[in-house]
Amino acid sequence: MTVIEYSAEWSNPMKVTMNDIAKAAGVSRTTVSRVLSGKAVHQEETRQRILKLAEEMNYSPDLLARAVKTKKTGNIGVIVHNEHDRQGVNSLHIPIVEAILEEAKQNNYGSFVLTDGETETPTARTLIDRRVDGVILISTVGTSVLRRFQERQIPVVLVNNVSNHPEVPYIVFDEFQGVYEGVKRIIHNGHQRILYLGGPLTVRWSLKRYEGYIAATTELGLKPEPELIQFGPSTYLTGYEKTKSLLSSGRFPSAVFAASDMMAIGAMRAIYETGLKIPDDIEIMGFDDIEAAALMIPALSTIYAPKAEMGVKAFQILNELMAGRTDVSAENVLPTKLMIRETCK
Amino acid sequence: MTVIEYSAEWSNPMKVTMNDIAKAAGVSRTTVSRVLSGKAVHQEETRQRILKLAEEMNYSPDLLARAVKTKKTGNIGVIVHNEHDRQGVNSLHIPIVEAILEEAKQNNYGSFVLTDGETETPTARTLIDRRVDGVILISTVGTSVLRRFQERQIPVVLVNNVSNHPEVPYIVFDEFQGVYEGVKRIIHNGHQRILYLGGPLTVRWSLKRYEGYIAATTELGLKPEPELIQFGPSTYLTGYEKTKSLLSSGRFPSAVFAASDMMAIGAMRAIYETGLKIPDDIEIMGFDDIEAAALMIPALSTIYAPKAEMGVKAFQILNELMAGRTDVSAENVLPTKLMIRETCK
DNA sequence: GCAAATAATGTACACGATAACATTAAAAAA
DNA sequence: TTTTTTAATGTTATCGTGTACATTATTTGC
Repeated sequence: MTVIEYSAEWSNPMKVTMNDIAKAAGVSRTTVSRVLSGKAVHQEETRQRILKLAEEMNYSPDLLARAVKTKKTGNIGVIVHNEHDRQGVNSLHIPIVEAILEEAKQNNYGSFVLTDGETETPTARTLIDRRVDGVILISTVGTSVLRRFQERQIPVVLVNNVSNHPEVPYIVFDEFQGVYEGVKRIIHNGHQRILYLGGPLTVRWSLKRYEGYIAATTELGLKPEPELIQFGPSTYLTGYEKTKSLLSSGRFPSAVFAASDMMAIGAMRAIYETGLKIPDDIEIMGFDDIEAAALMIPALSTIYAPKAEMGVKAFQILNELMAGRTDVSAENVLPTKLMIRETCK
Repeated sequence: MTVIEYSAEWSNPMKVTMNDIAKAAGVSRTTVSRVLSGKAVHQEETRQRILKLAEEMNYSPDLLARAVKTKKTGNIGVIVHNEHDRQGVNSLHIPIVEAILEEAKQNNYGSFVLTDGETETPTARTLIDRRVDGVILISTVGTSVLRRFQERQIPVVLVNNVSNHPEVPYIVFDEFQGVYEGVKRIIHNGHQRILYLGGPLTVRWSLKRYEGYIAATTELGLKPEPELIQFGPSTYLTGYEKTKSLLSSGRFPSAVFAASDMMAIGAMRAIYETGLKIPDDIEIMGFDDIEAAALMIPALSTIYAPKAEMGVKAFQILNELMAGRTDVSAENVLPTKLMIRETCK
């Protein structure tokens, strides 16, 4: 009985390559390559021997070397946009990114996650130099980054933003419908003076949500006074300050519709400080359903946005694009859902 | 004046390689390589010509091909542990990961982010096959994953967990001190019946926090009854249920110290439902200072844990390790800070 | 003005894989 | 049996880069 002694030479698993396996198995490296990748059928005996050796020698394929030849790295890039005035990633984006990471992992893709400032292109460079097979852009503004990938023919999927070109698919929430239903619900609850807190109209989702608000109020015959429509960065602070300022004027609204949960929570704080009760004195509704929404006391009613679903879909579409398919659905609008909790009935 | 016409041939920037630049510049590829990497001094004229061409031709270095040769990918792996019973990443981990990503980016490193289930080793394989230069393990349990990297001689830094071996550095919060101070503060506020909500003692941070609680109560001569010490998964639900059950027994505590903010928030909900007032009837303190803590109404007093700092430090130490240094600080304990907000005075 | 030293560039191989093509061995058809 | 087909494996070129070594051009020393 012969014991193959490889311990000495293969003590450092870092160095085990296909050549080592080939030598040990007494075949050519090509055979090893084919067996391991399953690209061709081989004699069962040879196959088993190679597989066993690869296992024993603790072989780890060098995905980089492979990528140099195949032009497929098995990696994607995820760029998530960050407002310059914020610290940390938007709460809305986190579940989206998580879902992308999970879905990518299931499909044996690695993911580079990057945050993007205002007008950074180095971000794109990083990914291009690393030869990602595809890219998901979350909430990015401007088209310069997008172009960088297009000229390199790297597939891109847009998340939470739209594109003009049908060759770059996008996924968005049904912002309009969500707000439309939410506001109608509030009006049906009997409210007339509804404070609307919106994000800057220069961003798409912000605009759409505002349009939903306009549609609902118009349809139900409401003519909101200007002081009841406030815009600002979609932050806690905006929600707090705008609400506080209205309340201190003494001209109370009976409800607040905030275009984002963070603004809604800011509003809750302002109302709390004024000594008014939620929902008895003022009802509140937000949008997004971020993690904190359900934790609030009283729990924040909001428009649920399917964030995980958005992430999953983003990867799936990107995956099809990377596989060379061109018949992907270019426009994807995910339905929202009214989540009535405690801040309104 | 001669206009070099390259548009036709170089129309596809995907294909521009060092060879193309060399040909266009009339030099050898080696020269291009040296100029671009700055590894050797060249004639200024040649240098400028090559640099200019690289720019014009929109050259992008193939980091993969380079890595095959140099054995350095410029990528790191981040594995963040996820409890099997949770959906989504722990709120505590998110700012840590963000900080790592940012710091890595500043140092021109790419980062693969992976979540890790209970006993998954495929996670390690993914990173090893991609030849990461180093790995950061966040809150991982067990040593099997760690060993995988060690036998490959890949530097590892542990976050929110300790190691036995001095060659693998770790970074943790000062759990003991944090709870110790927090609990003492509560006792000094005049409380005797303090409900302690702890995580499972099998995890290090959980144990240390519990020890801090024991130390504080013992020092101040408190002998807490068994019903006032409750353990369970560190979740909202645990906090809610344990508190609810104690409250419904009628034997109210006058304060709650939760070993995590999520449990604290669960407790807040239970107290709210019982109709008691925070902090008038019951004071509450949490630990971690997750994003939601400051958003709560009333705002949750808690022990602030320097999450961003932890992430930054983790990368910095890993970076030294990857640079071959061995004199890194192996044990890093970050100080916490008492954050008194509204749920206790 | 010539030898020696040095600066600038070129040549050839390696890294670890894949794949087109060539070859050998085994099975099927004649 | 001989020929043809097919299955199994080997040879060799290639991907885009880095680098040791060789070579040529330029400067310095005297």
